[in-house]
Amino acid sequence: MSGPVAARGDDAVESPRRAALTLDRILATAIALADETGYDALSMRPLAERLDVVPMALYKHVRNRDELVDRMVDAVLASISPDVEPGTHWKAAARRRVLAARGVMLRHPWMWRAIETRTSPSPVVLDQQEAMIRTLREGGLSVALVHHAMHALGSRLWGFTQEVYASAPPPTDPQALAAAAAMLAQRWPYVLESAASVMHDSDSIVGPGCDDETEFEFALDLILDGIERLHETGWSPSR
Amino acid sequence: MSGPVAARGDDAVESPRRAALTLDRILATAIALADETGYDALSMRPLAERLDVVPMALYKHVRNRDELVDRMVDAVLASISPDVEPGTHWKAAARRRVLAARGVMLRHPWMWRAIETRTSPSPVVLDQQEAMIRTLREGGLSVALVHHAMHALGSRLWGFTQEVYASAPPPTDPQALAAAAAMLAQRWPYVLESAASVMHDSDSIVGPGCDDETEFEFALDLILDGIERLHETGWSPSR
DNA sequence: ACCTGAACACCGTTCAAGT
DNA sequence: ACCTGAACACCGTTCAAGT
Repeated sequence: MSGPVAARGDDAVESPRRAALTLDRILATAIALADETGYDALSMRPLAERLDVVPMALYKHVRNRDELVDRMVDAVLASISPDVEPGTHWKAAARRRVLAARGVMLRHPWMWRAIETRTSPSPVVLDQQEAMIRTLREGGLSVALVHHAMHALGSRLWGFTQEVYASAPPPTDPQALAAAAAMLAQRWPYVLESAASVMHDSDSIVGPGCDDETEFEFALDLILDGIERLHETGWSPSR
Repeated sequence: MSGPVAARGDDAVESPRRAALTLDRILATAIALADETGYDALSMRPLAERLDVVPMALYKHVRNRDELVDRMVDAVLASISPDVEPGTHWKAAARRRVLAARGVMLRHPWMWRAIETRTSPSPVVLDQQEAMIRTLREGGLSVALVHHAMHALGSRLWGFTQEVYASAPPPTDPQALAAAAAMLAQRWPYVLESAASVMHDSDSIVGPGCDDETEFEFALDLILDGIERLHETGWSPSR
């Protein structure tokens, strides 16, 4: 599998023989590094150090940093594999697909930063799009409606959204919370009312700018229901 | 207004007296620089050079680069000012607000990159949120529904969305287009069908990862219509 | 022919030396 | 006291020197 000198010796405390540098190993290490230290901390030199190679060795396997990130994104996107039983209604199937993507994104919070810099669609991206479009088309939706639906889903297809609300969690200290509320009350009473109405548990937050599970599913269902409604009422493009 | 030595001399070919360095002048120049060269090219040294000052002079007015970007974002967001006549229906008013934001974003394509790194909500951000929440609340929507609506709108409140489709425009050369279509046809027939069904003019594109006017408004109306429907049918939180 | 260390052209930011 | 140039610790990437 790896190089000719690999053999065993995996459990040695300090093996003098390091595993052969492959693209797979680079990507796995880079993804782990990004998971641990965040997207901003991902750079060529620390990555090379963790792989126990000289930085330039990476350039044998990727052209540059952008390509590295693209391949990392592809590797993660490829791991999205919802099992949708044949015959499932298109709306349920679409929902399952999106929530499967979201599950993967929750494990890799840097993805929403990395995916946005992508320029052209890779085969992996096209595969995911193809699967969703086919789901909707085989559900009977028109070509035009499916096209709009894909745009309306936007990044939700990949399991994340960009948020309007600040990502900073509310202060846990009751006194600090009261002070913050008092400041809001003067100039932003409606924001305060809205913020106070719901106390989300912040466990399921993907990352800065991304929302929690309840809100994600609410918006997802809102879009899918809207598409279904247009489909059932025989919507067709106005132009 | 500016420094005590400003006076006239503005039309001199090379005035030895440069205008006083103020935060406003830094932000205006930084925004213009980002508009022209893109978000990635915005850095302290070129910005200082354009302002004809030494890089360190910037640090008298902003703590660091993050604060500079935050203030740039604030300056642009503050320029969003939809004129909504009193008595306008909440849905039309919300639509006007979002499309006003979008108009500003089209002039500053780097905004969607800059806004996402923001950590805590500034007064300007709170002002915009307050205005939208008030619009919806005064329209009669419940606190809980408004909260969900704000999350469902997500970054659309700021006039942009993240896209699923590749930003790369289709090849203009007919021969290259045919070749691309042939490649898609084999493995991604539904993607091809969907892509071929609509030929967007790419004039109104905000930036990589952002959609065009038609798709933006379709999704916006889908969300607003969905919210209206929930409101009219007396939706209330299930938990 | 292959690998790699030094070097290049950047970056944000610190800090001490200069006026 | 104020301003600023050099310097520090990075970054991605090039390239020539070494084996």
